Amino acid sequence: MKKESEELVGVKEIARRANVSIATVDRVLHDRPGVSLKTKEKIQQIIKELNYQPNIVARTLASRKKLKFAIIMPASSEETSYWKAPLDGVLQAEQELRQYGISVEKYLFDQNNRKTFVKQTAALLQQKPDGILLAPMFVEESNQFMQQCREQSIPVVFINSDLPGQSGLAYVGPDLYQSGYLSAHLISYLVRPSDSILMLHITRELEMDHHLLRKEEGFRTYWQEQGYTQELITMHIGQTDTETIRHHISRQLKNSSIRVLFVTNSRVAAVAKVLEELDRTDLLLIGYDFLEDSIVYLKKNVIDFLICQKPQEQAYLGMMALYDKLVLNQPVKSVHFMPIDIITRENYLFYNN
Amino acid sequence: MKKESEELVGVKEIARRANVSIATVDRVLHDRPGVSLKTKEKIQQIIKELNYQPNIVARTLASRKKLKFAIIMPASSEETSYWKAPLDGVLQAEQELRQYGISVEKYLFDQNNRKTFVKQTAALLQQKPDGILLAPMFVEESNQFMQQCREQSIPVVFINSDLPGQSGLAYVGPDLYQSGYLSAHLISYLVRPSDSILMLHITRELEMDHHLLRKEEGFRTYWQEQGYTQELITMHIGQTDTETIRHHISRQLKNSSIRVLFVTNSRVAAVAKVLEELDRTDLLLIGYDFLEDSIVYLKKNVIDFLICQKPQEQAYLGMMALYDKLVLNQPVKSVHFMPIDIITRENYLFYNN
DNA sequence: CTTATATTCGGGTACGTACACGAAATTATC
DNA sequence: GATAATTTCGTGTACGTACCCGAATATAAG
Repeated sequence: MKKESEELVGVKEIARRANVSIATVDRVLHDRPGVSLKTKEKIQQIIKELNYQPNIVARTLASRKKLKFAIIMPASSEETSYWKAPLDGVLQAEQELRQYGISVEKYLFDQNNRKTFVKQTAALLQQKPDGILLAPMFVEESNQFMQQCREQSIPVVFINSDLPGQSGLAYVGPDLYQSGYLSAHLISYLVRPSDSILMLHITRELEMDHHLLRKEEGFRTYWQEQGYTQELITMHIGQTDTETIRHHISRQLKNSSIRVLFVTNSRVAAVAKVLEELDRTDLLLIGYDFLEDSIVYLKKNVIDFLICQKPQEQAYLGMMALYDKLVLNQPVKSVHFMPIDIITRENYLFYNN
Repeated sequence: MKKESEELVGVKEIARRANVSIATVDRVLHDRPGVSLKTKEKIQQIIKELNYQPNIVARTLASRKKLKFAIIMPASSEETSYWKAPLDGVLQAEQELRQYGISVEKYLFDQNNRKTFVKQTAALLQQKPDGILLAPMFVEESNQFMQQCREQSIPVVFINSDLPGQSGLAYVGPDLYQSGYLSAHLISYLVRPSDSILMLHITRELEMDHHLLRKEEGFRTYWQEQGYTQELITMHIGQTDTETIRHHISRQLKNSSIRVLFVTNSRVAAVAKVLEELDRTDLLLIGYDFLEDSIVYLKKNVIDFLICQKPQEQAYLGMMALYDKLVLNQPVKSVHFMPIDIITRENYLFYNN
């Protein structure tokens, strides 16, 4: 039962009704000093009555402040091109935000080298950005970085994975636990009682990425809840080259009951390659992320399912969250879980990463 | 290798360089008369050199023209609340576009009554809208409507399903064929060689919605391509009440080899209800759309998968396509297929319709 | 060459908000 | 009660573009 006749009113109308100038109204709107309590309350009253909505277009045009955003995330690498998508999201946001006087500085680091992260954060902070988009890969270092951001009261948005115990402005990314849980459900349709499942964490980071573990946790929980009895073999491969992967996998596959391989990140492409070489494409393979390499194997039926969570959109939405907060002064959802998408040979063409 | 130093230039700078006033530049920009060929070419040259991008914010603020959009789609009904989502998308777009001086008129019809459609289109055209969003349920009537729109040169965007042989400004919706194809793929994982599959079209429209048939086509194509031999039973139920559905289904289920039910639209909720009553929740049930009713059965494991294609976003994007075309003068993708989402008990919480 | 008519252009204001600057009103100080 | 200090407020300009109106220039008609 909203009022339909909400004609768009502006500060001028408010000023007229309050018998003051628009400048005074403006001061009240922005909570700036120089207004007596009495007139302030009167104006606030009128603003509420009229349900005044500032004209964002005019506001943007008149506002001179130029904001600076900074992003820090891993660089796309040989090992995985996953991070190309988030960067694209950032670029898209940059494109749109330019008109609004916002510039974006990009800091990329090597996700296999914590030092590069520390170095880049230092460089970043020197620029004194007004808002930061962060992919917190290294827990310890990120915590320290967050500490500094808090001191300088710069809002930070996380993407891709959360930082346990830290509260930034917002988190935009997957619910990792549920993601693993879903995988288990999917796989439950594919296995027979006598089959075994091989779960693979393939990453160079010694302190295995916490988000891989969260996925495993979700997976195992589902499996237990359902009371399934199939064997569940977990394995961590600390090298990402094909050689090492082949070595480990072929050894495991001597266990002939293994029928499903579940790779907890984008390295599924490497596993697919190995399976093809071993001529074991009969096995079911499930993994993460929409990468070109993986799509090739998806088409060839080597990979059966890819689970994906719109990495580009994560970054884009993260940037927009900063914009909403810093420019529009709007409240921002502190957690924005991305949908859990299941990609197959049939629908990948229509997936926008 | 783009130029980084693209400082934002405006008409003022162009005017200065061309030794003319900004009014003249404006005339060239909008291709208005009153400029000699010589100066026109000079200005166009400079515009190109500077890679001038008009400031959309300022343009919007200064532009007085008020556009009127109109939408026409089925009303959300007792039978299915599917159309609530697209309407929400429209409302969201309306909310955002208000600031830009765009109003939205809504015309809803009864999807079981073609006459209401005709009536509403007539009312719509009297308002002489500048752009139209159309869900073309009735092929014949929609074609006639399109004819009138063409005569009045009003751009039309389709959502939800395309209109064969008609070319509007754009189509935003699912690739129905692929959608059926994917379902078949999904189901292929779930059936044993001796199982049968029951495909159900449940709709009151006599000339069965063409998009249901497109889905069936995709499904059958996959099944043939793969050389599967399972029995595929297709059935059209012309009444949507539980009673009728139960009657037909229980009769079919005497065929004890049926193990999978595939419902080609949102009436899957009704089927789920029937299966529960019949105590046949052991059967696998797959259907369409993210409706509350269906989610209930998804949670209860009666429905196993829902295929969904972001109906809200379809409408939202459709509206924005009109905006891009009519306000920003930007080219619009003529076909925008939505991703094909697979919803399960595990990921439905994170699905935004 | 003068006057009339078309053509080509520039000045100026408006869109709704932000903010600098200074004026007016109020309060404090002696 | 006069002056200073402080508080409170209004005027005016700017943001970049759209477009009205009238002025200047060019072309046509006599």
